[in-house]
Amino acid sequence: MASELTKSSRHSWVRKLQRSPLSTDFYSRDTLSVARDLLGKILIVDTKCLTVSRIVEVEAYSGDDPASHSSRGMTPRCAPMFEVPGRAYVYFIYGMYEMLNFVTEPKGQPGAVLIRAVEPLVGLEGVGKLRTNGPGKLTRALGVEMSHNREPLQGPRFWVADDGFRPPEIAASGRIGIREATERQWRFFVPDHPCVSREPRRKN
DNA sequence: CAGAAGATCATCT
DNA sequence: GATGATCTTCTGT
Repeated sequence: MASELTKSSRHSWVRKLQRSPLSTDFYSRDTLSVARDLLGKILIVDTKCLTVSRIVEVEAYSGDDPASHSSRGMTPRCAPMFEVPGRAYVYFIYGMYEMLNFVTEPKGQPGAVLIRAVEPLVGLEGVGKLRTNGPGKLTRALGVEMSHNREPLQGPRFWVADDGFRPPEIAASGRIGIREATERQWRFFVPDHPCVSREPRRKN
């Protein structure tokens, strides 16, 4: 783990991860598989400053999910979901929050995974763990903005890499709210992880 | 062009 | 559990 390393070995650990980001093929698969496999992976973001964190909670948005932006075809906003996999899809919502997603599925087929919570490792010392859970708080902490829409996840600003760590356990939430109609599970997280947000309440 | 909804969050009761 | 902040996107007319 990063906190156990000395400053210089931690630096080379980060550099090594930047040199071997996950390939486009990793993202060019069905969205649920990509979402599940993203848990435990390392996210490096170089915007205002360099941050390194571990992904601990995600949410899958397949093309035919009624809750997905892509469920009613391509629009200017959700166009990135139809484009090259392995890129960022960033959008603005509720007048104040940017959401960070990774584009999935082969080109032409829509899909994305929302990054909901990360565990801070490097460069987020001044930010409490509670500021990196929740998709809106997370982008604030990492400095992700609309201008990062369509940035590749293989650098020079975003990298997602595998450091060999495997979460001991992975859980999927039940069906919630509007998406109860979709008959599938979509949110994945590391159970009992301190950075994972509370499971949302079910409507009704 | 108007109106509504929204992949959220902090705050209040 | 409810509400307000704050604004973009999409839909319907």
